[in-house]
Amino acid sequence: MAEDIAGRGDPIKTLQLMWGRVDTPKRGPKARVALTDLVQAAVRIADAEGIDAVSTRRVAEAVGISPMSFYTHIPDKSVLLDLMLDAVSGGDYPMPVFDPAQWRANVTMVASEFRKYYIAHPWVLQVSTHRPVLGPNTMKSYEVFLSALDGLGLDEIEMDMSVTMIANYVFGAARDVARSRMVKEQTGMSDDEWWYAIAPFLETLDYSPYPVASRIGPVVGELYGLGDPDRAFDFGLERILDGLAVMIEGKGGP
Amino acid sequence: MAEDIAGRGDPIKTLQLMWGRVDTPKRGPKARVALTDLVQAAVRIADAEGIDAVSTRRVAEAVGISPMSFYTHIPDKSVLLDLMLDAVSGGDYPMPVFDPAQWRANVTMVASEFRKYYIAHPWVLQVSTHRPVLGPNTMKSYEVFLSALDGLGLDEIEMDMSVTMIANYVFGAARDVARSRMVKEQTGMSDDEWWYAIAPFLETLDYSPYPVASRIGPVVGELYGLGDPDRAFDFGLERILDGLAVMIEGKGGP
DNA sequence: GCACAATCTCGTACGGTGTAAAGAGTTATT
DNA sequence: AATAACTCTTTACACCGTACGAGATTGTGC
Repeated sequence: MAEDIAGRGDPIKTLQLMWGRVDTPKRGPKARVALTDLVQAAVRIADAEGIDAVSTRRVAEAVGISPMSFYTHIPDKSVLLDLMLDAVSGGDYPMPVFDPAQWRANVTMVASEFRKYYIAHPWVLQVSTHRPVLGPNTMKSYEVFLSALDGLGLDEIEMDMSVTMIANYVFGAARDVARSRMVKEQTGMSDDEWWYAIAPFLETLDYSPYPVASRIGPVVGELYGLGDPDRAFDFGLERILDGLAVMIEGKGGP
Repeated sequence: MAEDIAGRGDPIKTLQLMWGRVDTPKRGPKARVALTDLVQAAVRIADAEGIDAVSTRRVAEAVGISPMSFYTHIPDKSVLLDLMLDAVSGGDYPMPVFDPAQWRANVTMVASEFRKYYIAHPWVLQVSTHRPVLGPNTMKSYEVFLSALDGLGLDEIEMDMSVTMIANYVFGAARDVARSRMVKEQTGMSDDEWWYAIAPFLETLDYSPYPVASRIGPVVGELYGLGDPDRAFDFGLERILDGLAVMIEGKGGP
């Protein structure tokens, strides 16, 4: 049940697989399945049943080979995770053309697209990439993010750090959004039911050590009900855009 | 190797354990170990060897009981994870008293404290809490965050959403900071060595689909070397503070 | 055609995991 | 003394990732 760690396998081999740079062998029998079959089967399992359900045996079975034949195609499971991450990275949409004059709308669009992507593949939020996954789709995501901030007078480092900041925020916020959906599916207990179940206990607690929280909590439903993650996402994004605007306007603007 | 999921066990039982609300049984032999012994042993293992090393058997062995005796004290592993999370939540520092006039410094302090906390216990970043961990320490963290934003003219919902935004950003940014440290410890390969190993391959790629990235990447070392996560953290935090300032000043300020 | 090397596939096996089930021992109540 | 409540333990099961080695299949060089 530990965290899946991507980027642990042989880096070069992983990159070769990710970019399709493996020259098909001359001799020996033809492979019965392709690499993408395995990766897509794994993604399907993860989408449907969560990342816990993805085992080398399950994936092998899904494509119709024996458990150990998995290792003919993929060195080990951590490489599979890298491949899965790049396979779905950033979702599937055409490369947009951005007008710098409307950079707020552009960033909002990219951030929302990423939030959608995380919600479509919530297991991505659970796989901790300990190295950057330098695959084609991941690079495309970086490119899209950067493009939304291009032409605003920022230097290279400011652009990169801004992308990092936005991406980090979206990642964190998407966790909140995906959380309630995943738990409901896996436990059959909705957020409301959960809060209702624990409410009697919460009423017995002494909140005097938390004066501010006990003033704020009940209002927003953080203590007696979940807040609205969609609204919180938009709110945080607006603050971040305001912060970027201060910097961009300080540089002369778009 | 899947993600650890906290908050799956019986909610009430988890809360009772977390708040020490289990009335000591009248009959039967005295327990040889206390709940906190188990939790602290688990935290020690996770701090030293990562969350993967935390198994019910390991924890039981660490406190000197047999594997299955673990379940006498804790219903299942997911509850242990909840208890671990609250045990370390937010780090260990006295409750500060904030001057609203210096709210930027206050928020910076809290954010930095949380970053330190994540780096001290990087496994926290890997455990996905599917429900809020409503323990005393987690509540204290929420209280501290809220206090740093108190007295600025924000309403309850704005305060809560601001805390959520900052916390989400810190969480995401701390992942970047903790990443290189963890990988170096676990693989013995530093970031530089890793980039050096894959550089020959990266040079064979066609970057024409990524015009902006290939302009930015080499400068910031995102494509040919890792950026500086500490600097990126400070940069992002400044932007977020700027964004909050816009809202706070729009309300009349502190 | 034939030997050989390369390659895919597979069966077996090992040490690990979480935890269900059932029993043995200990303590306080009746 | 009997019993209920409780802790601790042993055994067992199904799963996991994957090391190892044995066929089976294909192309190459003679």
